[in-house]
Amino acid sequence: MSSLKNVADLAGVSVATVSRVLNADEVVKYETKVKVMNAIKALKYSPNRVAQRLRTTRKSSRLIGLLIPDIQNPFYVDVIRGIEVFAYANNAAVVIGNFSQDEKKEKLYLDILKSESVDGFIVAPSNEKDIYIKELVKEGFPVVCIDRGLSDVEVDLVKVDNQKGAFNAIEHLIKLQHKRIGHITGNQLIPTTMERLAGYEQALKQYNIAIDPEIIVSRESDYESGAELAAHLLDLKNPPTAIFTGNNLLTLGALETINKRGLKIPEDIAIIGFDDVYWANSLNPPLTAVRQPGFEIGKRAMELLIQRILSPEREVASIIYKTELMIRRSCGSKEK
Amino acid sequence: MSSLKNVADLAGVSVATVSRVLNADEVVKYETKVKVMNAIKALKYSPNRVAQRLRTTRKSSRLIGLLIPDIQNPFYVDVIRGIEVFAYANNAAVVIGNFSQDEKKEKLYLDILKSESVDGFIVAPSNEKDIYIKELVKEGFPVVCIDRGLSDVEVDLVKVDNQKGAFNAIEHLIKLQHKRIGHITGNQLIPTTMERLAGYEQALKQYNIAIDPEIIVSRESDYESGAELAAHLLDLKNPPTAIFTGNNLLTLGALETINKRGLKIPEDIAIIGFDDVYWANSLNPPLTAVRQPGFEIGKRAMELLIQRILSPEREVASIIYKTELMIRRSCGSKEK
DNA sequence: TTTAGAAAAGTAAACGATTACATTTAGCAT
DNA sequence: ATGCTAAATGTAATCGTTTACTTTTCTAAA
Repeated sequence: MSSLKNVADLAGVSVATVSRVLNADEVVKYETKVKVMNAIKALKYSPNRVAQRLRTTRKSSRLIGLLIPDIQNPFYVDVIRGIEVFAYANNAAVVIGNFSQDEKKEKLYLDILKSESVDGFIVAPSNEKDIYIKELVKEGFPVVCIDRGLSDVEVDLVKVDNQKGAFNAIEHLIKLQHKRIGHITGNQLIPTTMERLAGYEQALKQYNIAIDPEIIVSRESDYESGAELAAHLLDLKNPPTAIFTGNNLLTLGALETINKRGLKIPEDIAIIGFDDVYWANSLNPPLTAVRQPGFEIGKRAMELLIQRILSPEREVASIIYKTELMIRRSCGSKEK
Repeated sequence: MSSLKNVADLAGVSVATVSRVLNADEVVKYETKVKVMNAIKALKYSPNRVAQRLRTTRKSSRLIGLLIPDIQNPFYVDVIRGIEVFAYANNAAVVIGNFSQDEKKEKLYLDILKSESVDGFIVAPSNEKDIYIKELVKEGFPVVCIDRGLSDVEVDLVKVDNQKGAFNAIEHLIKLQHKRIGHITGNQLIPTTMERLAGYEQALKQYNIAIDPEIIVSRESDYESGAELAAHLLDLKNPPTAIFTGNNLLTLGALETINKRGLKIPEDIAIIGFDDVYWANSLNPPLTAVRQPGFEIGKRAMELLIQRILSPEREVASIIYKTELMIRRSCGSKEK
């Protein structure tokens, strides 16, 4: 790999001059510029980003650190795609840390990202009081949070109105005459879990349906929990007629259990999930779900981050996207 | 962020000494070591990886470049998880490039990764003659290929026996009495596509079933193609009784079409997919599929890469994993 | 022909680490 | 005390950029 020095030598100028033409500094005479450009081409020179990053603390947006809880969750891969597309357009690279809701892992990745001098962070905090992320923000690093906010700290945030989304889902079920609606919620430490639960309860209250703690079940936010909790719900003396699952992993898990028992959706049990997937129509019956615009969230987060890097003083923004209820066939239809 | 210099000043020693204790150089006297350690702790010092990377071309494995064709494909997210777990254990970070089968994007990411001085690359070449990757290998960068190899070039490779996997799938169908088996294949430029097609044809030949080009359809390796090509197959005067889909995106697409038409699986149409997903049992009926061990592939690739970085001269390895036929319910059962 | 002043180019320090080489210190025999 | 050797530590170059500051070159007015 050739360096500035090589180019300078070949072109017969100093490194400073080469650097100037690279950075489009107008003071360079046309002819020297041409000489330099030729040398660059001849040597296939391309600047070393490591050296650049070491040298300049200057505001750039070349390397972005991404910290997400679970890459197996299709929602996050949508988010990643959104980030990635925007990063690509900006000639930025993204370093990814998948911390699996594991604090130690989260901390390690954070340290690595810091010491890689990333220009900014996009993170989904493990919970509202996530001290590592709070610290990060306080230390003045450019940070934008996705999916989950941080209490007592001013930080850019891009997420969805979880409570409203859940409310809409339950309302939909209620309008379909369901009166006994179970809820499989995820890890209660995760803010989104609680917001969705709040939406669930709000809807029941509003429609005068008693909240029965027996049919609100919770464990982790993963596939296995979905499967096991669905079994638990179905085993109840008085099982629900519909289940609202708190995220797509839980939904998929619940679906496995329902299939295994040969239950008919929606006749035997209706199901509505938080989080849509692009292959919801491949499910049989197609899944009714609360769609979060993952791609847009990622894209927007990246936009905010770049802004933040460029102007650290701008006021914090809080972008709340609306969810969309994707009505398909897993809850029955009006004819019911 | 504090630097070596800061630590040195606080401890009252030179930067060299600090560096020595950090790198566990035994020549440092015990007492100075203690002083230095205290200073490190006091300042919460942690070395700047950017400076380290700039300084040493030394064999390390701290930053890995990953280039994959499609992050929406669950197979690759398994691979990423495998890589990531191993990377975490080795204190390495991974920079990810998702090139979406787009050559320009691939090239840009490659350039970025190079100029970020990553210690090595894990890539899924866009095709067998991928000149960019070939060049990369020839320039002497540590590279390991996953999923797809490279012609005329010595390079580490971790993949699966695609032909055998496809063969097994078709054989399974044949034993279930299917005689007219369609194949939805993906982008014909991708080597895996061709290998799977070869396995399909091999099985038919071996069981003396004529190959009918009419029921071998191809477009891209994505969801939409799966949906449209399935429709095409189903619209034939003499449609197949079973469909073999070339990857999980195609499978999911085909499933959408089958559902939409209200066809029963496997009675009306059987389906077997290449690539398993962890939620195969959430599909109704559960999908019979050829499982690639994505996680293991990623993990193994990372292992090989670290080896390669440490000893660039070791012989190239070619790891071919076996696929596993996950028999579930989408092809019918023996009772049929 | 001078020479002021602008334009163009060059020099060298800095970013934060590693490391070859140089220097200081300590220990010990004479 | 002196010298010698080994142990401990320090000095400074280096990686590839950027950039403040300095120097050289050019233009054109006096």
